[in-house]
Amino acid sequence: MRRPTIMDIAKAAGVSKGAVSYALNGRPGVSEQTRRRILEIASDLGWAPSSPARALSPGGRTGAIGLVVDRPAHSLGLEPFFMQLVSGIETELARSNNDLLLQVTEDMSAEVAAYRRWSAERRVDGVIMVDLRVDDPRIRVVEELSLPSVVLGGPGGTGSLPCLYTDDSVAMREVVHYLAALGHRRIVRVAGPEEFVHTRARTGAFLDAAEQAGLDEAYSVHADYTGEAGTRTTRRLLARTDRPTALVYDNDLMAVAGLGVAQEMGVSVPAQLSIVAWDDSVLCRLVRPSLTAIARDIVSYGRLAATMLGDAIEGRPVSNQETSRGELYPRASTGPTGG
Amino acid sequence: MRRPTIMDIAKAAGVSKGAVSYALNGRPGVSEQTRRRILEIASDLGWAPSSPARALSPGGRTGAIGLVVDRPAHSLGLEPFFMQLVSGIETELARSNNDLLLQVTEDMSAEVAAYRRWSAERRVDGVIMVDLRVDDPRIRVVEELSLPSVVLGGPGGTGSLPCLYTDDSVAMREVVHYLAALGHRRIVRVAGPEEFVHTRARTGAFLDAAEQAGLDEAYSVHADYTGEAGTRTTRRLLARTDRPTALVYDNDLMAVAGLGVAQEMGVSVPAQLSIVAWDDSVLCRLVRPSLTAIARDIVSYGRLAATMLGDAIEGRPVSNQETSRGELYPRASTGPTGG
DNA sequence: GCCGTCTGCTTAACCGGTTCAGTTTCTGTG
DNA sequence: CACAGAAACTGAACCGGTTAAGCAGACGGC
Repeated sequence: MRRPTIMDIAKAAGVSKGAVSYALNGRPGVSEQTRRRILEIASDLGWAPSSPARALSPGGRTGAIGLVVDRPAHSLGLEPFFMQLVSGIETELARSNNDLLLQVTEDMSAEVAAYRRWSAERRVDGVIMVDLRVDDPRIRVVEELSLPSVVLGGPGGTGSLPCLYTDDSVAMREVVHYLAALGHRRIVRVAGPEEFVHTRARTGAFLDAAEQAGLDEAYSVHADYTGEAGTRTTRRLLARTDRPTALVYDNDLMAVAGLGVAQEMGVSVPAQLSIVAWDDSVLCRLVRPSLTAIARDIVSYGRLAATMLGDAIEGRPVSNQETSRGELYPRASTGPTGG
Repeated sequence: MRRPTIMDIAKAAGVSKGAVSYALNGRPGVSEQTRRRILEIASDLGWAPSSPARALSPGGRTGAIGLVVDRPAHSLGLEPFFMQLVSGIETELARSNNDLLLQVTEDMSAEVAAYRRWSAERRVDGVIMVDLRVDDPRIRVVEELSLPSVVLGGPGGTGSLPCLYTDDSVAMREVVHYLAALGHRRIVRVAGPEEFVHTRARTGAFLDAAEQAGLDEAYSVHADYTGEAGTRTTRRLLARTDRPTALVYDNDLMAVAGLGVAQEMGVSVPAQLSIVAWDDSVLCRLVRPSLTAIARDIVSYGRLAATMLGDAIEGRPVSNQETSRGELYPRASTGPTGG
């Protein structure tokens, strides 16, 4: 019960394997009648193309793309972001029988090594890069490897690589004005790592919005997305004499950690402190008080990234794209300043 | 600047490509001197084996394994379990330059389809199956495909497939006796889906432990691991006149949801209600009160699964294995009954 | 000095597809 | 009816590895 090959189909149909190949790939070179017969035999035999064989042919594709997630493993599972992204990527891949190779690394050198290996061993047709950094060394590497790719982040700083980005400034303005309208003046943002491009963009947008709203006590402090960092940073901020009355977190995990610290320190939310989480998730809805959050359609984000990468792999021109913007979902963690 | 092949190495070394293959794979057939020369040339040229070519050779391996995660995408991101598992699997795979194909599906028929496709297209050398069910149809399929595999779950019900399982009964006894010692008598367990084998095993262990501790009001209710289910179930339980004084949840997400419901209903934790989460995670440590939890070493679990699968792929005999058992980490969510 | 064996290498087939260059057959046209 | 041109199909090369079989030369034993 060997797996059937096109040679088996060819024998059964009484034609050459070349003809079978044409028939199965919908190319000219066989009559409509023969094509139907071949397709039927193929389906009867339960034939499926061997992906290694396909990939080996000159100009062949592996039918797989790679995604490296470079975050400490223990913090990662908690961020719905990645799984939603993966889920979106896969809905797109599924349409063309493509697969996703996932690698979780602990640092960027391991990430770069993964790209090099994937390229050298011809394991993927392209990659999706996340968490674009300032002067990101991965860009050069991937360019040099001429590995088709799509960068999530930017625009700018992605060299010749196409990117998919979100303009966070509108949502940021919405958040700041919303909090200002509730009477908050000392708003502090607990940001992600400073080296991420999107962190910087948000920081700029935050300052602009604050200035526009006439707030002169707004600033950002950097943390690393982990719950631990959220805890530490929040504790420090709440211990200040000029304690902020509102905190805006760059991810849901730090926001939940911050909420925990507030409760532990006896700072009541939202009476004495308002909390906003940037990416929304089930988490934000489960904790009490539920967290006001900025929600984005991450699944679509992943789907679009996969589509763009597919185009890049096929050699079609790919231009930078902006995704849908985030929207504010007010919940129980925000309210007027209690004075 | 084509990627170098063994033919390029052969030319540079003045030998045949067969000799190069022997040299690179550490097989006999070339002198030590020639081998060194070939290895050096290979490294100078930056050669790496083409995985499609390797896979295509008779008896060749693709160097990839598959993992399907079959849960609703929106709940999934929150369970640290999977990412930790993936992380563990990958540390093992990295040692042999193997890769992981990940697929997220919404139902089991899609999962089965993934195995069939992977096998037919020769995309993976084997798969790791999670969430073993009672009379699991995947077992038959994977057996029929003669796809090397390791089942996470059992023992029992895995047909001819090797499995890796946890004996939860010890930890369950620990939890129940701990709660009983705190004075709890109405302990209810919010379990995972009834069709999962490990859910049933835990249910049995829970009943045994309860009986042993002399509790006759202990029982399990089933939910589906999502936060929504945790919310609904907890709300129903806390609305009863004979309200439980302690709840044991089968995952961290439902436990956090349960905590939220308690707070919303004015049931104070742990004074009026104690909460235990089965899998520990950052989440349990972040919420207030922090959640008492059963922690397992999931990363090792994944690593061991990958090792076993590697053995199965190489054709070495693989026997069922038990992983390290969970341990109870008491935190702020459990305390004596308030009466 | 002849034979057998071992070492170190070459040659060629093979894996399962794709594709290009021919060859045969069919069709239409002047 | 000859002939061009297209349609339908064949044969073989190719992708980049692995591996069985074969073969030349060295070496040792008797």
